[in-house]
Amino acid sequence: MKSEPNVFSIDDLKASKTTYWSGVRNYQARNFMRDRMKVGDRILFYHSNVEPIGIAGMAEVVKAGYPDFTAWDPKDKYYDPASLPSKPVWYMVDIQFMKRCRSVIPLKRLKENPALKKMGVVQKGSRLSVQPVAPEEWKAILKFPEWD
DNA sequence: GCCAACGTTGGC
DNA sequence: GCCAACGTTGGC
Repeated sequence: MKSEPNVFSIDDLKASKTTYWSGVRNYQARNFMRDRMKVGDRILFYHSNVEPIGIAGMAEVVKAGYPDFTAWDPKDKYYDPASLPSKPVWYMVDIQFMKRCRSVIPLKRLKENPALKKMGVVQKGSRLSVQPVAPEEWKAILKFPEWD
């Protein structure tokens, strides 16, 4: 899951322990949260846009997909009149802090790793803010010393 | 700050 | 249903 650290960082998650992943307004990302993510699933927390760009920590799903209520609030930045409580369009999950990397695993190093060639986040133009991680990719990422 | 890549919108 | 125009994302 990608986040801009100046908006919400791994340290913010560490401080709040849990959070709801609201504001996703992309159908593909929504589908992952609504249909694929289950309680206990682990998440890589990725810092985008701001140096250092890369994986900053790990979290886990503590509540599976449910309607993103921020879409119903006209004053919310992510308000979407097309989404109704009776017929929600957008979904989110709750995640809980697990681990912070000693230092961010830079995107550059992810790109250098042959096992991560196909990983979504290293592809050019990859903009999906919630995306799956293959088991082999997960294994390779856990080997980075930044987790120690 | 730039700009390529992408998703969405809306006219036809 | 097509596709150009537009807005956004996000690495550099």
